[in-house]
Amino acid sequence: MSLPHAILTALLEKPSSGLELTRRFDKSIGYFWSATHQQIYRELGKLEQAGQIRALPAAQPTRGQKKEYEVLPAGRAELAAWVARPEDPRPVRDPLLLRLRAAGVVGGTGLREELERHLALHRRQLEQYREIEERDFAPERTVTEQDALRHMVLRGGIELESFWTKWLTETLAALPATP
Amino acid sequence: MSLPHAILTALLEKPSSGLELTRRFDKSIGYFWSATHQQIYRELGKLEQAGQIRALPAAQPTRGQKKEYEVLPAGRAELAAWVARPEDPRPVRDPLLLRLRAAGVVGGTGLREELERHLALHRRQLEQYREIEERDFAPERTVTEQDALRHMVLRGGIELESFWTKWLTETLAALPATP
DNA sequence: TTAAGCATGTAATGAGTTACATGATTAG
DNA sequence: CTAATCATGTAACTCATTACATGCTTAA
Repeated sequence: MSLPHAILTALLEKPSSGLELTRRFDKSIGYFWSATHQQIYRELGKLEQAGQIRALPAAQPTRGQKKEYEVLPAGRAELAAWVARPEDPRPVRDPLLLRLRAAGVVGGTGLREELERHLALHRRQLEQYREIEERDFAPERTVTEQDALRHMVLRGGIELESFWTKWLTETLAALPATP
Repeated sequence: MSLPHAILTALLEKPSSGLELTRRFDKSIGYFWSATHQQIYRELGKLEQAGQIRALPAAQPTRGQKKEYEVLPAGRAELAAWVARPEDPRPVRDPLLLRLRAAGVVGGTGLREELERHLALHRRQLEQYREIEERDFAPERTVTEQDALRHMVLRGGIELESFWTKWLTETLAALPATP
């Protein structure tokens, strides 16, 4: 769906090997798109076949040897076309909300602990995003339009985590003592 | 992953046929879990085979004839076990955030219109949730624990839509005039 | 009696996850 | 020279989406 476009974006920001991409998807890219290394290698193969990216000539293809990719004009064109294409927001599909609703009909033993665990996870994530924001997006350092866009994407991550911590806090407060 | 549990929850709240379930997934259930009718029929078949649900004896199985399902004890047990099982939050995978980041490298023609379109969609959804909240969860009407849980799930939907409208508004404000 | 739409389903494809396999490089 | 780890990949499976097929019911 959008994995190839995530990879094209990442490679345009900086040509990389499969493993480097994996690392970047675990870190900065991960706050708007996640992917495993298996997905990434598979997709790199497809994109190369489609003529949208190519391996840099330097290191050549034996297994186990690093292979750097860069985006070709066709890849850039495809990405630009995708950015311009309207696409509706995905319907929600959240297991935790579902579990809460299920707890309403079968009882929620241990649910409080689980909510607290999630709260801790989201708080930690929020902290990390805030650190990135302070480090990389101080007011005087955000100059180009690209900076502004990347900042707004990070704001998305921050506000999404804020939503979760807020909702989890309220829900814990509304939950009866030890259900 | 959680589709069978969504169906079990829905059927416990009210025994239904495949089409009725589809309707319910389009409406109230949709704010925490979405599913198409094809998914639902396939999963109903699996759940019946696994002995977790059964078709009510009344109407019998010819194609095109309504078939009502109810949950069996094994199904209720499976759902209770799933509710108690810890499960980490899913990593984020949002196409709109990705598109914004991509716009940073290939330019974002028409992006403003798309953001405004999404903003309108999320605002409308938020309105609908607020109406449901006023109608079904007035303070004096929320009495049982199940009511409280269902209300918190709806609050999740409301706050999630609030997040989107807030973030989209901020992003539109931060976006240069006509990129 | 035929067309509309209600209701259930199949098939094909694509996207994502889990488990495993294999070669290259480097530190001890 | 061998174990750890870096790096790239395959295979099998599950879940989701899209398109299509089939039978029943009812109202013009």
